[in-house]
Amino acid sequence: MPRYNPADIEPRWQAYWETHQTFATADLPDLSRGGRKRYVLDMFPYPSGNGLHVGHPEGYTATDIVSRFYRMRGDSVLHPMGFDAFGLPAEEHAIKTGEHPRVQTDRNIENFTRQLKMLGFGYDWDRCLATTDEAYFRWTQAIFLVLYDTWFDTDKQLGRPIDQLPIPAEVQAAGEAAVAEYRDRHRLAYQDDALVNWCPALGTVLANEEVIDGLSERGSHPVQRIPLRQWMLRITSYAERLLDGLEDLDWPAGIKKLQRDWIGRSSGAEVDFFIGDADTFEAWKASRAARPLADPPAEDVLRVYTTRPDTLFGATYMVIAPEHPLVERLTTAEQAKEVRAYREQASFKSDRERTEGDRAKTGVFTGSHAINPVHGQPIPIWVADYVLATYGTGAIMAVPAHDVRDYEFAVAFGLPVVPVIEPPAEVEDRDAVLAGRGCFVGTGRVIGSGDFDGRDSAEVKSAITEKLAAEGLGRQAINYKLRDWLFSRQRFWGEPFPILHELDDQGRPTGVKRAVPLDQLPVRLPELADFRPHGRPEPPLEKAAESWLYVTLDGVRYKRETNTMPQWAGSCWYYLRYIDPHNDGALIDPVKERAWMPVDLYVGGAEHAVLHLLYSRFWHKVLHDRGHVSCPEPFGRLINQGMILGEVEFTGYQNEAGEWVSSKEIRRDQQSNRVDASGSVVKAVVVAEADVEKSGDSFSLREDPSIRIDSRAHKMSKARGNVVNPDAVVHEYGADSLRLYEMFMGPLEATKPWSMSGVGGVRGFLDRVWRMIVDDRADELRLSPAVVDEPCDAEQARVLHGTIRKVTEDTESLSFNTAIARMMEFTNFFTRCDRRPREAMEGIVVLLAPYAPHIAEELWQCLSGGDISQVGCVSRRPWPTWDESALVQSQIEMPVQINGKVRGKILVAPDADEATVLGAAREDDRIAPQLTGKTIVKSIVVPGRLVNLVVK
RNA sequence: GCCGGAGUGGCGGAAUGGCAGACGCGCUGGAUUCAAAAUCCAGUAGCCGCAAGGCUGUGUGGGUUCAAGUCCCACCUCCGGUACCA
Repeated sequence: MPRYNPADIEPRWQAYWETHQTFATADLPDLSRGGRKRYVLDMFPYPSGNGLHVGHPEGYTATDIVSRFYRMRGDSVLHPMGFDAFGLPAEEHAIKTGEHPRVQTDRNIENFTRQLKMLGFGYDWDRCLATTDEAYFRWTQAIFLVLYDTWFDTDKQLGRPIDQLPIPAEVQAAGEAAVAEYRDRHRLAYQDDALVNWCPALGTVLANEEVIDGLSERGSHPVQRIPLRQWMLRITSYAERLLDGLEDLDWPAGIKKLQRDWIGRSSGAEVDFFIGDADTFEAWKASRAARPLADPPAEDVLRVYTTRPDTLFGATYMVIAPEHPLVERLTTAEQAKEVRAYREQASFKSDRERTEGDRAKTGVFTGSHAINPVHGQPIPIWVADYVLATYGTGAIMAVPAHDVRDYEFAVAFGLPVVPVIEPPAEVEDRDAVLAGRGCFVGTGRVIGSGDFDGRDSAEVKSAITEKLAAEGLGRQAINYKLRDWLFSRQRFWGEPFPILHELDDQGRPTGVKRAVPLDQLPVRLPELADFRPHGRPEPPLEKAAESWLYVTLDGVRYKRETNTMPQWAGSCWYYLRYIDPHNDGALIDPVKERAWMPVDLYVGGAEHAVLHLLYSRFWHKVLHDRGHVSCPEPFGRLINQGMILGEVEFTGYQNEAGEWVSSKEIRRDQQSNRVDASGSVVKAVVVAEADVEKSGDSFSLREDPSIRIDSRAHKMSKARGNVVNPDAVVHEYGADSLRLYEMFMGPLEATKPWSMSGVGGVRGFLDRVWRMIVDDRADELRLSPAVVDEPCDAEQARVLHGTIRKVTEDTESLSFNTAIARMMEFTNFFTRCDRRPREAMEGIVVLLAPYAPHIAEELWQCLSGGDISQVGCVSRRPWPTWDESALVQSQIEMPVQINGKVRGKILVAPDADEATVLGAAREDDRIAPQLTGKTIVKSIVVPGRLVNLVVK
């Protein structure tokens, strides 16, 4: 009884594709048959110990369908897969169990590979890579050395070799060491003392992005900020290019906006406030006249950055960040104790504490004053943690009348509020603002600003900036929220830096650094007996054997860099390596690079919207500047697949007495517990679907409709126990059903809840397709007697060609759900036919092949009489084309509306002219009576669509 | 707060400004069966009606249009992200 049995079919065809190298891709695209190259890429997974999640195959199935589709259309498709295999979980596992991270990583990769193959994805497995492969990270290290060897020429907006960096004469004169130090300060990869997020529990420093609400992203441990010598990548130099490059990318508008906001370009002015003796202000001012601003600022000024130079007259005080270098100098003796205490408190405060709660403003007065350059009046300088040391100049001029934060601070500390912008008449608290008792952040007419009064603030912005520039007191300036990329981690399981630190005779570092020569890469990880962090902000590689730590090169002794790179490093360039995965001589062959790049379609989760995509774009631009790649941007088109949630759950709430509480009354208290109206904590109870009924636009308890029940699908999580395992789905329904269901759920980009009965639904469809073609009552696999060698009749041809067209168009536009719906309609139609022409059956099997490839291969073989050695497997068939003439109908039904409501239907030729259609409409049995005694005011005929008669 | 996205049957969803609810799930009825499963057929937005048919319906309120789920204005709810960037 050959019923559809995926457990038998699927492994068989997977083995066939593997032995026949069905999806192997040639080194270079073959464009001889008129196709084009297509590089279709998935965001590669981190191979976690949990195996694949049903979220993974969503994007993977989409790209697999696209790849198979374009391959059948004659294009050259590159569709690879790999693993982002460095990362914290493997190391945490190693710390717990003592098992080497590589052992666990390899095991997980093996499991992921098994699962991916089980789903029938047509990857070219010969190109598979893992970021942990020595042959791969050798080139990650090489790219780091490219960054190390590059400086950014701001004028040319170009990364250039470090030996082309112009050396100022005075540096040149100071000798070789000064020159080396000068170069080091300009490299794209440089070391700096940075305030870093030190997480004692993880024993490592984290990037800003890995800290959420002051807690570590992994494990939610508290994070402190301490200064540490770190490797940084100068991504800020590329801010402008990263911003400009977004323009031409075919990415979702939301993602582009996220990147723009992350880069956070703002323009305004830098202004120097005099902090010397007030009596000497005029003399100081005269001395500055017409000279450009000094870099770094002179000793006697406090420099601020502002985007609102038009409000300069309203600056009534200044604030510097607690970490600002001038704090000590500006603090007077009387204030010293208070300031010291405040700074200390601020440095111990985690980010969480700084941002938690209502964020009431705190700060202390330094005792000093600065002189507002526009009117010469002294204003007090405060220290407050609402000003960030890392943005702008770390100091601000505070304009409480026109900045909410400054206003809150001024109110808290009784500082004056002086309005200098008149809010437009429609602004509600206009009078309060003008009286110095309110805050208005918009623009308007300038007041209280001397010569600038009466002009519009936009105009005054540039006027004041120009005036200050002319006086040598300010200049136009641009700032970015984007910070340089903290690139080192105090971890074992990452790429070692290919950097050596020179040692003197006593074994002390001289400060001179040297790149490991290219031919000595990769720098491998040392063998360690134990992976536990020692709880100091010092990398585990410090524990490596001396034979690894110390190197002698050209007679000089060096110590290796012991930091490792962050997980992002390997994922920054993997898309390049797939193109030339086995190249020993270069990271990529430029000929192959030019042939395949850029990526034509990149599919992955929105959680990588900013970091991975920004970091890769940055590396790509550096590689582009240094001649390693030809295109300016790596990813042409980007799609974010939506999240897949767990099955919909109904949740009710019960109080301590076990009585139901309507979800309408549930609130969150300050500890974010769910509480009822009286404030006592309630517990969430899962309610079975059968005990729930719809009432109005919500659900309620069947036994007591006054109790409202929440209905919601939640994010899949181990804790909630709603994770769907792809292995189980394949076991029960088959890989083709899983693939089809993932695509049938809804649009690729939408967030969608999982539904196991929906998987059963698409399985039912595949069963129907099977029975439409196969004789399921026979003992061996053979065609259903209904499949006949005769041509389609007109209606069958219309269904067949209409389906070819719809599936083709929908696959091109990634509307997989509607393509599947159309194949279901085809199947419903032909199942009802007792004569099913072979051409139609072959057609549906070919259309189905990208979506459900295993069953399609099996049915194709069956249609071919069991032997496909002559015709080839269906994955290699050409994609069918539709015959437009088969779609033409001799008569079509057209709705007739009277005043916009459908009142009848007429049958007309599809190309009937307006007069004919109108005539038929007016004479229609249903319509004619409704027209008597009325006048037709207007007739609208939309050819082929409808008729609308407007009557009175 | 701010920034995105989304609100359409019991559920997932479909619909170049042109017949709202394709397709699937679920449900109801029927056929088949000793029975069940499986399968096949029919029905399935709500209300009124024996029926023919009518009325109301795409989060809410307005507007544009011969015609609005779709366009415009105001608002509500949910989901996701984000947090003092001067």
